[in-house]
Amino acid sequence: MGQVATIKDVAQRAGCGVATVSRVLNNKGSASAKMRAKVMTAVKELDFHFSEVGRSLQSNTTRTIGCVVPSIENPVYADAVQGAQEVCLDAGYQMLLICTNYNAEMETHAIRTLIAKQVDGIILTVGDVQNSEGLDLIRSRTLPHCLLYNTAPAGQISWAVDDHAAGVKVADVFFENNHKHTGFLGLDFLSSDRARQRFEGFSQGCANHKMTPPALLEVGDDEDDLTPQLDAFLKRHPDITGIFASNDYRALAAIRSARQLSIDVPRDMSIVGFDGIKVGQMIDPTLATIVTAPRKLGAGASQTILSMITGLTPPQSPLKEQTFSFRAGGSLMPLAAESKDGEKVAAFPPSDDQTYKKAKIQQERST
Amino acid sequence: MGQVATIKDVAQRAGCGVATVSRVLNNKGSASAKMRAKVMTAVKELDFHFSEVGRSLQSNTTRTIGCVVPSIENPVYADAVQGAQEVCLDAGYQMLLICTNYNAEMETHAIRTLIAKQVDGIILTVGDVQNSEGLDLIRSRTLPHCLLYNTAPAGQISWAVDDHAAGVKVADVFFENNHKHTGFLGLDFLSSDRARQRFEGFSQGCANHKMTPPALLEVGDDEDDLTPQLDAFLKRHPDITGIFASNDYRALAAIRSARQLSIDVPRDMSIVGFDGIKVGQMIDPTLATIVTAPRKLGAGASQTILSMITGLTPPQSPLKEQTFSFRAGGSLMPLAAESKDGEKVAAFPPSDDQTYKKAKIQQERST
DNA sequence: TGCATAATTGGAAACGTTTCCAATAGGAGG
DNA sequence: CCTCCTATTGGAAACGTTTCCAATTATGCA
Repeated sequence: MGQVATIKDVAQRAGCGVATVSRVLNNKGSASAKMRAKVMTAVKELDFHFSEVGRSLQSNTTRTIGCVVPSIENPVYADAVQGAQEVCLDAGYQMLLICTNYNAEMETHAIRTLIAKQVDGIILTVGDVQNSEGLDLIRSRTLPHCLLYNTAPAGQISWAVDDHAAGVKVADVFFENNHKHTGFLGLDFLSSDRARQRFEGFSQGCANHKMTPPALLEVGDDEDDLTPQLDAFLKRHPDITGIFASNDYRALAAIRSARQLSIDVPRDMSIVGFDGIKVGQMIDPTLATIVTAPRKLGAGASQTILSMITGLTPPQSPLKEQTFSFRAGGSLMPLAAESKDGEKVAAFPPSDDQTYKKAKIQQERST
Repeated sequence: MGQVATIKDVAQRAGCGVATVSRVLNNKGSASAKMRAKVMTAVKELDFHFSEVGRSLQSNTTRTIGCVVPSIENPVYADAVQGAQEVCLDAGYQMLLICTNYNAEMETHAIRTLIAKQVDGIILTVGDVQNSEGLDLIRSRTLPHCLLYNTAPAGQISWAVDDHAAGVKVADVFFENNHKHTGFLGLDFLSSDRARQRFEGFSQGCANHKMTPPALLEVGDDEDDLTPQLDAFLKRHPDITGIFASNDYRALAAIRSARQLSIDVPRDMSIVGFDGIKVGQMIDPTLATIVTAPRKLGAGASQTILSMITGLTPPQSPLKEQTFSFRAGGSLMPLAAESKDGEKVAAFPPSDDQTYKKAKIQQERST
């Protein structure tokens, strides 16, 4: 690290006291033009930069905010983190990131660590808001914090998708498309209250439309091949024509597994995902899904934190209903009431899936 | 923040000097059992925790390492960052993350910021190793650092995919599958030396096999619809049968655009991607691609940094050839030499794409 | 019991800042 | 020329640690 200049070195070189250097560099208090100049040249000559640590100790402020999310392998969180990080950086704050891998113990440890580091605020996503040791820790010390992707209790600001309302919306969409028998594909609910809320909203929505309550298929990790489980599930519930997956990856996995089982999506089965990851639009069929705006949420959370720190008025948190929107896609089509076999009626322009016109195009290209 | 106890408070409560408290809590130097106990109860009663800032000032160490990557919206970097973060955390270090959005100015600023924060080390991906102001900054201060996804110059350790070798490998694969006329689909090369290396390797590989040099299609952002560009490109180079895309997203975009143009993948056009993002295997056709292990690279970079800090022996950086592997997929099939029209010979087990057997399965399910 | 030695302890300095406060210098007005 | 006021300046304390060192207490041995 090869000795770095301190404010003392600057003072010595400029032939003044450290207090003067500090005042000059911070534009605080008075200093003569002469002194100012001397200090500035000394700074240049020594390539002096403040030690943030020294300042932190003095100011009891670290200009660092902590961010705790389950995993940035999930693009939803990755995008949110990036949005949050950008806003922080613009405001002169840096972001300390810790991923918990959906592990409650880790979550507590992460928060403890951040508190020890004396971050000025924490943005966090917890597994269960009602029951989070880390969250209690934060609250007990009145450290500025803002929930992300969790709904905050009573009156507190948080940046989250309204999972419940989104679930209702999906039920509406299925209803509009004539699907009466649906299923919900989710991770086991213990680790996340978000999937549970989606399910509850979905159930609620189905009830609103007097549809049969959604059948529940709980699976393990995203990575798993869920073909056997899907098979068994559909055997148990043969009349299901629409599946709401609790995230886009699971929706894609469902499409793949359906294909394995010779079930065509969307002809035989409509599937709706959640999150709106960008690949959803790059594949065929495109994925019908609930689109969220992770970057905005992350950015909003940062703004909230920053406003708490500086005491300014916090940003308006978006209306719950505006935290998501439905995006049509080729994986969902209306169920024709007692359709003539094979007649395909697309709800929305499906992606192109012409039969192969190889000959024609080859010809065209080679001319 | 509601007054937090300091070591002085503990000392006072335990009826001893601060030095003793420090020794007890750090298990350093001697202390009688009696004192030890008194200190411990005082600590409990006051819920004392060290101020990391105080310690940092004293020890000239922050137990923080900085990480600079272009963007964690790219899952490759997201995974790498997460891998790096985990290793850091395990070693008691925290990670300060800054994304540069592929912007050189930002890159410099980020590094400046991290230096000011006095991180103990930096893991970073730069746009251009040969010409990076930030990297120079780091070097001029002999701050431990480790390149990630950049190849370090001469003898320095770095954790990166050997893009050149991977490019060669793709050429090999195309050759083995009888594709002689190929194209390369990449972002404009200015912003990243990585894509350039892939292209150079690919060209090299094509030359090795006496294939025609790959035609180059440079496009803009991932998000763009590249249908018109692809169309024009293929009109210009009508005999191309294989395209190497510089990352998986662009590969997916190419597949989609090809479909728009009524070009079937892989029948009319084989496509190989780069990175091995997980959705590549969840779609149809599955994506043939170069698979990398971002988590491992990130973790490795952390280990390298940590070993530099602690002075231990650094981890073995993997052999260049082991930084990637080719994964077969449905988007690539052998070109049958003057094939009879429509005869499809899969190079690798393609994903299932049976014609619809709806009737059968429906029947099965309803019994 | 007395003495040498070892273990334990606390005061104080140091880390790099900011800021309070007292001291000094420079001007203005008489 | 003297006084008073203001602008500038630097010394020193404070922030929360660790660690050196000297002082004290305890232990072992003759």
